[in-house]
Amino acid sequence: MKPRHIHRSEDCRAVSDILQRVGDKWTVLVVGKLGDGPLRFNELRTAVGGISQKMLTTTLRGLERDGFVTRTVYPTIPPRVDYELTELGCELLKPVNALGEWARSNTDRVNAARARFDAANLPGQMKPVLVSGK
Amino acid sequence: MKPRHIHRSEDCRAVSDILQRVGDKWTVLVVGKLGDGPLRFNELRTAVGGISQKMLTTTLRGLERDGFVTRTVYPTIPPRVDYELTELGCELLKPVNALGEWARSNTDRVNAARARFDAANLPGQMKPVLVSGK
DNA sequence: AGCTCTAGTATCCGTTGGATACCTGAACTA
DNA sequence: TAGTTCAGGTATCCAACGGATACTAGAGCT
Repeated sequence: MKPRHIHRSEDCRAVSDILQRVGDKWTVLVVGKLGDGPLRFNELRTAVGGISQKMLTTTLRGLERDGFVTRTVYPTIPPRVDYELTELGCELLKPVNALGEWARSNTDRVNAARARFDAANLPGQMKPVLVSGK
Repeated sequence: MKPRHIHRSEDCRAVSDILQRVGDKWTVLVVGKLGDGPLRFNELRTAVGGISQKMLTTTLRGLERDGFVTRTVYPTIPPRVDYELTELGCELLKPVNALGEWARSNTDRVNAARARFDAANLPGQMKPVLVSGK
């Protein structure tokens, strides 16, 4: 077994690391909304739709920590907080959108594959233990 | 039902859906290793490194279900199972690698941002709740 | 006095990730 | 004859995490 490409494991880890940040349930949606311009907390909340306060807070904190968004607090009453993509965040948006484009054009194939798989593995059906795939 | 306003939110969901599949802790690593050619279960296990049997099984089942890898069982004793990327899997690899490339070239910036953020929010430090000069 | 607004925290709980132990069935070993 | 090894899993258990709900602050409005 000889590798055809040289893969540095640390690079793969870095990729995995970024993907874990970007790949959670809400991050892309939030970043996508922020791609149109800065938004306040609750604007973002309704724009994304279906996200809880806690998860939006968590997601935004993570993005802020990684330098993808800035958080600006206006000490008014009631308080006002604006979130905006940094340049790093905008740059991240490009490859993410590329992946998004791929996802958009291949959802059908993935769904078809899932349907096929689920049909082949009906719940409660006897599964042959050792069967050669031909 | 909202038949008229498609408004890309559904697309965002599709993107999020794919990213959740791709963005978990192990999927990219596994797909990356398989990008070099088919591998057996334990070859994959040692190639990835640090993954438990259960998680490798789970990951591979998911990838198989979505049509990204094929699973071929040879009914020998002891059994032999080969995993190989499908064409769909190979195509997925492209945008993922693009994102990986981005990740590789921006890890430093992200790490710097994290360090900055963590330094600003030292654990146990008093955080001003609403403070701003203006 | 009570309710509203904003941007959160605190709490609880079900789902998930991951380590460990166990299973198959033939062949090799003691 | 019993025990051990091989590969590729499953079963089980527990900790960590995601997410829904409830609660907080402080000023203004009714």
